[in-house]
Amino acid sequence: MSKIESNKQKKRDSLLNASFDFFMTKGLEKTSISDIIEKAGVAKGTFYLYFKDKYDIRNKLVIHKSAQLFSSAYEALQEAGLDNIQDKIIFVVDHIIEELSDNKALLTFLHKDLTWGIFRRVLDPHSPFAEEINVGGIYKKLLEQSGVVFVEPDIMLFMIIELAGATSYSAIVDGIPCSIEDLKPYLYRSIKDIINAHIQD
Amino acid sequence: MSKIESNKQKKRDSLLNASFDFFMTKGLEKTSISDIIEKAGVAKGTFYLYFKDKYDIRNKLVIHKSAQLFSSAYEALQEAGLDNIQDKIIFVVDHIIEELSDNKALLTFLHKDLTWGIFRRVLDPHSPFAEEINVGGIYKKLLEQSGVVFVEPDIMLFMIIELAGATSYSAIVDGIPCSIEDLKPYLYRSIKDIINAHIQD
Amino acid sequence: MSKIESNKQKKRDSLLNASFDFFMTKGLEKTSISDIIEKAGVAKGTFYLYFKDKYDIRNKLVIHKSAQLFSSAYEALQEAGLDNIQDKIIFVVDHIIEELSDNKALLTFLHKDLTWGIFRRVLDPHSPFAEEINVGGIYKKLLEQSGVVFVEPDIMLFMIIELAGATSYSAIVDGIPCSIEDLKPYLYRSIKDIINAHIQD
Amino acid sequence: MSKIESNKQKKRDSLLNASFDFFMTKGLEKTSISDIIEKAGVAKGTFYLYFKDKYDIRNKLVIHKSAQLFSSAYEALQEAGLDNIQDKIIFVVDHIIEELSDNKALLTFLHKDLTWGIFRRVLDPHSPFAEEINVGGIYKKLLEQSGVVFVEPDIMLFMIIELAGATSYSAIVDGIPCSIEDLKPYLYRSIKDIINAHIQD
DNA sequence: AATGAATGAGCTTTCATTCAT
DNA sequence: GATGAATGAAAGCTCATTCAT
Repeated sequence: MSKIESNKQKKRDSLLNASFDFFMTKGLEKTSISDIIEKAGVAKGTFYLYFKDKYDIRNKLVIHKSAQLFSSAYEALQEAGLDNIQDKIIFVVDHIIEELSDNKALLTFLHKDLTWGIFRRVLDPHSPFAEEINVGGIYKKLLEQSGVVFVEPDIMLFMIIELAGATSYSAIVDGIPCSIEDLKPYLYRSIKDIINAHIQD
Repeated sequence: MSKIESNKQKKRDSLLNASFDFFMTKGLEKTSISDIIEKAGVAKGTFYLYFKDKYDIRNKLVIHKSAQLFSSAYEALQEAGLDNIQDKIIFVVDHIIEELSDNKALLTFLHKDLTWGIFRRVLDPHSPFAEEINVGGIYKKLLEQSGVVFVEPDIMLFMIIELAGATSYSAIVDGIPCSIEDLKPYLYRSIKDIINAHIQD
Repeated sequence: MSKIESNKQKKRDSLLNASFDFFMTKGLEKTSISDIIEKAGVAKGTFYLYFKDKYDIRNKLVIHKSAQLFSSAYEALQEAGLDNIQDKIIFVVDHIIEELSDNKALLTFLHKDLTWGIFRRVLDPHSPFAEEINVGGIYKKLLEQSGVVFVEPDIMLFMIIELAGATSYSAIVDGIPCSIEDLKPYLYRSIKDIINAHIQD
Repeated sequence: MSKIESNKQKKRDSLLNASFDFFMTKGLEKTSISDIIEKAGVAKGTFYLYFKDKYDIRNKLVIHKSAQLFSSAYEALQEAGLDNIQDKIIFVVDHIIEELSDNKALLTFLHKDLTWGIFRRVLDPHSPFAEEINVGGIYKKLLEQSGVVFVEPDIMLFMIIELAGATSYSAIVDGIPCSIEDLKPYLYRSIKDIINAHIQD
């Protein structure tokens, strides 16, 4: 990579990191371009050289960060040596919940700004973001390897993500209705029920 | 109520209605005080006589609107003549989902702006908002009447609300992962499973 | 007029005068809102309380200033005691040229920014700007009083204004192709010819 | 011409053409250097290798385009076989008006940006732009060939150009005060009068 | 209690120009 | 000669909030 190219990458990363910090602490709407460029240490105009506006940078961040979470959970799964599909899925969910417990700001950011409209691109194997990690393909492979046939696997994944996402956010961030550790037995029990409800007889 | 008092109430309601319309269509951040007072037909300064800022008015709206939803669902439940607790809860959830399907703007508003921090006040029987409707008390009474003993009924309610809220929002507004009608069987099955998981043996 | 009303008028006039000074010296495009409000001694937001943008204030100025020029020329005409229509028209043209010779900045401003689209409103008796002075009505009355019948009086007025405007601008501002005094005999001769060409036999 | 030289010429022309397109459609002030270099397909810095700023490129365009218009009209005149000087001048004016009627954008561009300060260089036989076409020399020759002696021929040319320019712009672009076709009889009559007023007895 | 004129900080965005490569 | 990344001043405009009336 030439000096210019590496310098460009540095600037872009600088902007992404600065944006991320502010989105997590102040939220999207309360973060201004001025905040971002000041922290990133670049000029105003430079921002617009790399991103259309703050919604553009937000989308790119959401996709990148969520793909990263899955990626890390999947790597851990490989080494966990589980063979039951229910256990595998709960392992992945648990891994992500653990990471988010340690990073509440990231959790808040993703909870507010991760819409299905955007997340779909992470799941879509044909999306340009699939480079980072092919989440959709991995999920599909996981189900196939289980030897079990599933009814409506997309709805199943959707319900697990929504239930886990909504409840764990509230528990981790607000402690409502209880701590995440207290919630987990109930949550995982429900996830198991959801999986079982989608297994074809 | 004196003429002055009723005039004040009229102004207050005017501001609440105008805000609600804008919050639903433009969203909280994109709605300005000017938008609100213009539609409400009052002067700029008058806004600050009744509310601290737009976040104040937002909170009051969220509580009022969500209490209304439960109230309407509960009234219908009285006349439905159901005796099973599972059926009763699913009836209420279904009633609310139906109302929100017909009023997507309200759904969007509540989804974005209804936090547990605020909603807690609707459930709390000692909150000043309990005047409107004592949601927490009604839920408790419902469980008692069922003759069944529940483990952690608060967690149970929480999980039902979060699962139903998150999945139905996505299905109704974006049609993801499917229509709300297609989702219902899976959703209600999961709700039943959640309830059963909380029944004490 | 209440204190508030008179204060508003003062602010509005302040903005108009400041704009006018800048439009004349720097031109429309090179004048910024900041220039204007600074000279006017009001806050940024105040500008937008009175005008939509700088094009709005420009239009209002152009109309006002050109109506003023005609008004002043017409008053002088009343006292000149001329009876010939050719002499009357040339008197008005000459009066305006004299005023503009003494005020080159105004000439430049009107030359650049006085379009027929805008000026039409000064001529139109039904325009809201006709309050200031009914230029169109006066011109019509002048022709009627002359006892002469004119063919296409609108085209005649148009040609006189365009010829006088374009040539006198160049002569006064740039001295091209000669001084305004040297140009006058030729210009007025041509105006007379234009008038005569429009008299019905 | 060497390959390098022709490449340079290509870049220069590219910039001129791109500028012209934008000046005609968006106007000078609303056209940015970025617009120009993007359409021209060269780098930002390259612009400054060929032109000082956009006013520089504008001046060069105005001169080139107006010389072209005269050139084309003069060529047509050669083949028209007219012998009367009035007819010849009106032929040239008419030819230019016809071309501009078919190219309103060019008309707008020249009307706004063709100042006498710039145009003088087209007329001046000693100007470097006289290479393209010696408009001033041709006009002088035309008068000489007519056998008539003119008083102040420069003023005469000036008045014709200003009258024709100002009135035909308004008629063609805005249809004010009438269509260009309806205006022509009055305009050409006035031009004839102007010419006659400059013939020495 | 109600008004709405006034404020000015702060927003997003554009742009001519420079200069290291 | 040519490039285009980077700059940062400056543009137009919005807005929550204040306060004299």
